Amino acid sequence: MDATPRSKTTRVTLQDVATEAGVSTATVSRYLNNQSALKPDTIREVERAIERLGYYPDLNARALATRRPSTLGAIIPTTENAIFAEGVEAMQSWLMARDIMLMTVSTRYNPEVEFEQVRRLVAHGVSALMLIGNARPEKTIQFIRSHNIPFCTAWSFQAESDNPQIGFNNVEAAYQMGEKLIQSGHRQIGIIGGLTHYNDRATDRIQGIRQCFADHGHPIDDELVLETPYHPEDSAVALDQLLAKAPSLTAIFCGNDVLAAGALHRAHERGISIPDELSITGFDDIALAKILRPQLTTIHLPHRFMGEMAAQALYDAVINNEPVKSLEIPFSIRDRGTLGKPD
Amino acid sequence: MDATPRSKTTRVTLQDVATEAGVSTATVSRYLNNQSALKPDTIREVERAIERLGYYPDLNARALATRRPSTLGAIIPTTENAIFAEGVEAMQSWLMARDIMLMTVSTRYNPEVEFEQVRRLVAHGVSALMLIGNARPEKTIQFIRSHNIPFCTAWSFQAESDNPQIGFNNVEAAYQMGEKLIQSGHRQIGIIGGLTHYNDRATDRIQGIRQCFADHGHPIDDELVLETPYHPEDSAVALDQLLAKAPSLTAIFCGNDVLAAGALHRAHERGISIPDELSITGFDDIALAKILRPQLTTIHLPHRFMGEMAAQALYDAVINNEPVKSLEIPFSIRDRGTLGKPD
DNA sequence: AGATAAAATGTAAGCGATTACAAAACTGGA
DNA sequence: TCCAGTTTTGTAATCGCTTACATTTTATCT
Repeated sequence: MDATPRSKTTRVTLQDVATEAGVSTATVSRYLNNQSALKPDTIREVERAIERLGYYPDLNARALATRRPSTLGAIIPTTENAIFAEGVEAMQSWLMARDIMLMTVSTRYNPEVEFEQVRRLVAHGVSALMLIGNARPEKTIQFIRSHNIPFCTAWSFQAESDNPQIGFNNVEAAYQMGEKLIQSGHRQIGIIGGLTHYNDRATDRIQGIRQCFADHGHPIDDELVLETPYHPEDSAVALDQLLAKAPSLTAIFCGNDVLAAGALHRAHERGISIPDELSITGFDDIALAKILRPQLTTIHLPHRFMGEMAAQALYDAVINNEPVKSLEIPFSIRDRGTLGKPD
Repeated sequence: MDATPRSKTTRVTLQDVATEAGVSTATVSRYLNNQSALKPDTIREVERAIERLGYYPDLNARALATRRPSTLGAIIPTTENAIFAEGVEAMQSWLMARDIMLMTVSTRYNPEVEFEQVRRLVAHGVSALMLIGNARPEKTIQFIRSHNIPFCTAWSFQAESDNPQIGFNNVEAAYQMGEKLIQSGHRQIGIIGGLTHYNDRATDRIQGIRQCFADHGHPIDDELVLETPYHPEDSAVALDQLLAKAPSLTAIFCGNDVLAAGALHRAHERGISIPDELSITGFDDIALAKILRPQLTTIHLPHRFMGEMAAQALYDAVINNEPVKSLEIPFSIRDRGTLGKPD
C-alpha cells in the first residue's frame, strides 16, 4: 500500500481515478460495481490508479445516486442493558457481512426521544428500522409508515399488535414462571417490575405473572406490585418496601435479571437466605445470571439470535421489497439456584 | 401533523417544497439553515409547504453538498463490555445535542476487523474517529492519517504514544492496586489478565501490577500470570489453574471486573471464603461490581465522562479544524469487600 | 421622484457517485 | 475489404442539497 500523501483538504474522487487511469468515470464506476466485462487492460489500469491514489468510494454519494439500501437503523432503549447491546451487535455483524451499515441510537426509555431518533435516522436515509417493543405514541409508527419505511419491533411479540414483530411472548413467559413458582409451593409473592410506562415488556411480564397467580386462586395484591427503573439499587429499595408490607412473602418475581440481582444483593445484606427463606426469579438470562450466588432462576432468551432474525427480516423486506415478516421467538426457563420451596 | 400519503417511491425533496411554496430551492435551503433574514411572508409560505408535504432534509445529500461534519465514528471492541457501551452511549448523547450522528461499530478484539471497520466508516464519511487503546497494526493509524481524519484513542493513556488520547494510565492504576495489596500484606499473588494480543489495556494492567510487586521485592512468577478472554467461565478455569500451581496464593489480581466476577464465583464454588482465605481485585468498576458478594474491590473509572470527553475532543478538532487534544482521565480505587489481609 | 444602498430572492454550478444512451472499437463472415 | 453485430468505453443527466454570484425588491435620502 502506497501512502502517497495527498492534498490536505480534497478527497480522492472517482474522477481523479478516472483521470489517473486515462478512462472515464463510467468505466471506473463499472469496475467498482464489477458489472459488464471490462477489458483486462482497462481493469489493470483502473486497479493501479485506485491503488496509487488510495481511492475508496464515498458511500453516501453512492447511496444518493443509486437509491439502493445501504444502511438500516436500530433504536433501542439503552445499550446499558446487555440484552439490547448483544442483540444489536449481532444484527450489526449479520448486516455487515452483506455490506449494510447499521446505525444504532438509544432513547433512555423516553418515547419522545424515540420519536426524535426515528426522525433523525429517517433523515439519515436508513432504509428500514427496528424498534423495541410495541408501546409508543401513535405518531411514531405513523411517521414511519407515512414515509414508507419498512420496520419491525423486537423483544416482544403480541398477537394483538399489527406491527411486524420479531420477539417473544412476554406474558406467556412470565405466566410459565408463575406456574413454576406455584408448583414449588409459593402462594404469596411480590413483584418488582420495570417501569411500565410505554414499556410493553415490563407491562406484559407483570400481567403474565399476575394472571397466572390469579388463575390459580392466589391473586397478587396491587400493593405487592412495585415498578422501578432497571437499576439494582432501586430494586433493593423495592425489596425492602415489599418485605415491610408483607413479611410473609415467600418469593419475589423480578421483571429482569438486573432487578433480580439488586433484590438478591439486598436480601443478602439483610441476612435473608436465598432460596431457603426467599425465592427470587429473574428474566432475560444475561451473563450476570450465572455469576450471582446462587445463580439466578430466570427466563432464557436467545438475544443474539433475535437480533439476527430482526436484521434478516428487515433485510429481506428491503431487498425484495416485500412486507416484513413477523417471527415468534421461543423462550425457556432456566431453573437455577434462586428458586426453592417455601418453609 | 398532516399525514397526507405521498407517492410510494418518491421522496419529498427540497425542490418540491420550493415549488409548493412558490419560491426557489435556495430560499428553502436558506430557511432550513436559518441564515440570512427572509421576509416573514416567505418564511410562512415555506413553513406551510414543509408542513403540508411532511418534508425533512436528506442529511446525506446535505453532507455531500456542504462537506461539513455530520457524523463521527466510534470503533470499540465489543458492546458486551458495559464500559464501552456506556462510554459510547454518553458520546452519542453529547454529540446528538450538537446534531452530530455517531456511528458505532465493534471489532470483537480483532485488529483486522478493526482495520476493515475503519475503512468502512471512513467510506461512510465520518469526519472523525475514536478507537480504543493504542495497540494495533501500523497500517490502521496510517490509513486514518493518510486520509486526514482527526482521531483519538481512548480508555488508555500512554505517555509514549503519539496518538491523541482520552484515557487513563492503566499501568499506574494497576500499580496502585498493587500497592494496596502489598499494604494489606499480600506477598504472593496470581494474575488473571485479559488477552494482551493487541490490547494495551490488558498489557499495561499486567505490567503495572508486576512492576509494583517487583519493585517491592516480590516479583510475580511468569506461570502465575494467566491471560484469558474476558468471560467469567474462562476466569474460573484460570483460577483453578492458578490455585493448582500455587495453593499458597493469597490474592488474585484480575484484569477487569468480569474476570474478577468469574474468579469470585469459582472461589465460592470451591468453598474458598473471600476475602478471608483469598483476596480478589477487579478493574473498571462496572455496575456488577457492587452487586457481587462481597462487593468488588476495584479501580473506578468515569466511563461515561470519558466518552463525553472523547466526543468533545473530536468535535472541537473537527469544528475548529485543529489537532485533537489529549486528556488524561483520573482513576481511583474503590476498596470494597474482596480485599482483605492474608491469614 | 430619482439615485443609491441594503435586503431578499433566484440561477446555476457543484458535491461524488451511478447509469441510460450514444459512440467507438473490435469481431467474424462473405 | 467491408459490413453487421458485439463488446467496450464515453457523455452527460441525475440523485437532493448548498452556496457563490447575479438579479430583483425594498428602503433611505436628497
